[in-house]
Amino acid sequence: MSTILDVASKANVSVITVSRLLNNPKIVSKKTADKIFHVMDELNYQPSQIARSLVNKRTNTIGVIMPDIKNTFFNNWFRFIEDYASKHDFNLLLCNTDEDPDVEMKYVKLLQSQRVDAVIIVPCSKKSVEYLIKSNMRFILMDRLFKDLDTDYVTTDHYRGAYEATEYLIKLGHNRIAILNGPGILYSDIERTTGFKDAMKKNDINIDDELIINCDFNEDKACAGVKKLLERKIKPTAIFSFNSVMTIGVIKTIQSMNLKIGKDISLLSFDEIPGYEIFQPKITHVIQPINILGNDVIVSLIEKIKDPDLSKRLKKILKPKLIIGESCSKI
Amino acid sequence: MSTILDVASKANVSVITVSRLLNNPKIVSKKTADKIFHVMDELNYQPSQIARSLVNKRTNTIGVIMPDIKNTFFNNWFRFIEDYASKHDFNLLLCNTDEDPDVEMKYVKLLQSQRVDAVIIVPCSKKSVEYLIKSNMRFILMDRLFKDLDTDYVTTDHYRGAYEATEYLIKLGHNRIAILNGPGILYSDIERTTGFKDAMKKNDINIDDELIINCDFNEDKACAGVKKLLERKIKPTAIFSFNSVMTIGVIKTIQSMNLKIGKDISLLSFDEIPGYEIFQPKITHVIQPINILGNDVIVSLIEKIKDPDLSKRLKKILKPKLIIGESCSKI
DNA sequence: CCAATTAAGTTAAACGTTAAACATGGTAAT
DNA sequence: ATTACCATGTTTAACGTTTAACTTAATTGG
Repeated sequence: MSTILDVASKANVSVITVSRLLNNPKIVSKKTADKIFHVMDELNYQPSQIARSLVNKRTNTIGVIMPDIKNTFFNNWFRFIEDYASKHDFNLLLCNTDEDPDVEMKYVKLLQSQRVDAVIIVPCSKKSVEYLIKSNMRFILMDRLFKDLDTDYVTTDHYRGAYEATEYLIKLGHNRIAILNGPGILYSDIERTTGFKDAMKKNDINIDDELIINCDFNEDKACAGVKKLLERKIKPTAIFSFNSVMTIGVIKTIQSMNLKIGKDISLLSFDEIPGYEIFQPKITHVIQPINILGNDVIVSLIEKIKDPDLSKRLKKILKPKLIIGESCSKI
Repeated sequence: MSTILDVASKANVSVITVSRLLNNPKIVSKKTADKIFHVMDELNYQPSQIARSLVNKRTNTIGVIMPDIKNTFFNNWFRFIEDYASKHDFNLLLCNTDEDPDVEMKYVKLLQSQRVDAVIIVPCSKKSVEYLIKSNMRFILMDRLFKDLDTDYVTTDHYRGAYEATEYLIKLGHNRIAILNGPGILYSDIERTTGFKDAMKKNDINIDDELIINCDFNEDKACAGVKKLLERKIKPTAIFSFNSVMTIGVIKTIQSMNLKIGKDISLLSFDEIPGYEIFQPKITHVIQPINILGNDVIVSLIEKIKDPDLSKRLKKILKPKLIIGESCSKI
């Protein structure tokens, strides 16, 4: 692989001229520039970002840590980030944790080792965020935050999303509403559960703890949970699933029991399911502003990388929206 | 950010001892090792991969260039790669081209600049592959190959997949089969089209060129294409869509015209659609061995990175499989 | 034609790590 | 006590680039 030295000698100029051309093109004459570019082309020369990074203390790389890129929500979101990053010549290192705190910690350290300019993280554990803080890395939380940690974040108002969705169900006449939630350690999960409960209380509906089922955001557990629910003597009239992965499980189970969504049982989901557009009936769901979630994160981060003196915190909570389909019916 | 020097001085050892501990732990005594590890922990020290890379000429990073991570096929495939790479302490740089040759070329050069140890590419253009060759980078093609270029590749037998799918339709009695294919420049696309045509010829069925519609693997174009098809006086009895993105378009269009898949018209797809498991009727489709496609690529690549003398080419064509659902009916 | 400006070159050091060649001091085996 | 070995240290250089502080040469304007 050729170096700046090869280019310089082949073009009969000094190394510094080549370096100047790369970093401050204005100060080298057009004639010399052309000559050097020509040689670069001949040699397929690309400056070593490695060597540059060592000097500049900038890698032009951003690490992205998330639960799972297979999740529709995350891959959509990722593309917004990538498109902007790419325009600004940043590379993205993608890391999937599958919600495993150990994997997450390992990735954080790997990214630190790679000296990424910043980390975008959808954390599953507080420990890794604390590590990011104490090792002085630039980072931003997405989707999930920790109220007692002062960090940048961009997230959705999960409380409000769940609250409004629940009110919608209540207005349709439902009062035996089951929810499938997570283990209750993640911000988004807790907020949604609280939003649900508050909406119930506000409308003077008794909360039946047996209708609150922790499925760990896992499809199989959702299947099992729903099966149990639907085998009860007194069934819920509506199910509110807290993410699309569990919703898939819910739908499978309902189908396997030969029930009709929106008729025998109402279904509401947080996030859009894969194949949403073609699935019938259309599933009513709470949608997060994915493009804004992506854009705000990457724009503010690149801004801060380019101007490290900027120290204002970005703390943004975006409004979700209820998309009404055909999966919830009047009681 | 602390350096190996900070660690050494705080632990009262020399730099070289720390370096040895990191690279060849056996040769440093347990007592010293413990002391050094303790200091590393205190300082949140992680060795600079940048500096290491400069010396070792290894970045432990692999670039992955693909059309779009939002595509179910690709995000599934990517996860197989990542899981293995992560186990071997490799990072992945993810690049999406949206099938744009210029973007692809830009990414190839960016990855070269980053001095990635290897590139995994689902190419949309021959130019970028030629660049990879002439700039002497280690790489492997996935899914699409170029017959006149001697490269490593792992792909599916697209010809056979399309051939068998077509035969299946023919055996059901179809002879007016429409296909939605790509622009005819990609290996996979060409192979599939040829497979389709050969199966038709073999069964003495006339190929109607008006039933071969180039939709560029694009959903909107597929919608338009199918609409036209279904408005013909003599409709096709079956549609064979060459990827899942177009299949979504097909389904949307059929639904919007109030026709029933598997009844009014048969549908067969290459690759699984998003939400496959819950969609009814189950779409009959050709499935590629995603796990093997992922595994073979990353295993062989990491092997070659670790032993650069290995020069055997990997050229692998895997068997696809027809998954029979309920979307194709007897005529 | 001189001064001013511009373009290019020189030299040395720095970034954080590894590597090679060799030296030292201590401990264990003979 | 001698030999051998082991753990550690010293020194120097290298990886490919940027940067700073100068110098020199060439070109331009008045």
